[in-house]
Amino acid sequence: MLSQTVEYALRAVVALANENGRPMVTANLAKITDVPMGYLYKVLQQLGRSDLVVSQRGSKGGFTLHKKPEDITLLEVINAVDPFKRIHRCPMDQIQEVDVLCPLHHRLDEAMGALQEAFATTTIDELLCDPERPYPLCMAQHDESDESEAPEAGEAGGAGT
Amino acid sequence: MLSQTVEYALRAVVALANENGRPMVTANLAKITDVPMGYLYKVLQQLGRSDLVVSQRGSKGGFTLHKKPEDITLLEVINAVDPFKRIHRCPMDQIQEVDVLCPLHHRLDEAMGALQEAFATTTIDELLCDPERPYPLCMAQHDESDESEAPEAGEAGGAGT
DNA sequence: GACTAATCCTACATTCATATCCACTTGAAA
DNA sequence: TTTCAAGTGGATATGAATGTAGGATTAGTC
Repeated sequence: MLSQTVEYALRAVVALANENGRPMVTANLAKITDVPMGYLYKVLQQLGRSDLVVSQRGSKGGFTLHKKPEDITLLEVINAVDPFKRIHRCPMDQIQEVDVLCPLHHRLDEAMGALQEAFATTTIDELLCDPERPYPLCMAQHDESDESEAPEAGEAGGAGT
Repeated sequence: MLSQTVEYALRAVVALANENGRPMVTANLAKITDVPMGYLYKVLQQLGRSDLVVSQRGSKGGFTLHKKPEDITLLEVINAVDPFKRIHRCPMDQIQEVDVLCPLHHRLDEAMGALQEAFATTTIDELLCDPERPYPLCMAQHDESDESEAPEAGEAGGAGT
């Protein structure tokens, strides 16, 4: 139903939201989200074009969420990579009446509208922590130990931006 | 969102429902629904495998709805050609916990569930006549003159000669 | 300031599913 | 027997998803 690209984009955004503003390199993000790295790039670039993420090149670079998780809706992420389409006119209508749909397409669009609304009213931060559910992306315990050499020392805790 | 095939299948079923049990040949159905004829065949065959339509070969043959319009839901038609998929487990969950989804996929599935429900509670006969809407498939005035034997036998527009 | 390593960026090739087209076969009715 | 129309299989586009390889930019170091 939702495209694979949408699924990937949502995973990426949720994973980035978990990082609290720290940049994350694509390789790491690909591992966490289980998305093919080459493709993840393209998804991230699309997210960038919609200002949902920003990228930083070079050493210590990576991708960062550009808005607060509570300010990003599912619909925004979906629209960034695979715009949600409503039915504005019956595809068989020769007369191009825009406002009045035939019964079939009216009903379909009604359902799509409800779906769109559900996506528009859910924000990313609602998906981060839920005591009754597993970790955000089922990333139960992604051991951070593979950064064997020089992890950022103590400066990761700053609450202020 | 919905595949082209689903769109075609719904058009075909609605068009057939309008025929009140009269068989309709594919060529005619293709014209009314504006679906490529070769492809429409395959869609109709899929609908046949789900017992939504029956076919009759030879002269005076064609396709007929196999159930009453009020007994066919949108979901049935959708499932016949492109089964509606729910999310039963988080695609990234290694542990294969089936019942408990991560927050993201729980929310997505919730939305999908509502959509599925909308499709499951709408029947084809609800799409046939609505005084406030155009004709069922925007087939504004598809001339019914091909009712009997010779469609393009010279008489056009005028009453029976 | 230049070198180097890390990382994003770009472009093209490949695979895969969906949608479409076409030629031919099978079956039913006149 | 002829004609009509469904049935079947394969060929072809089209777009989405994926892989790969090299270029461009930045931070850190000498």
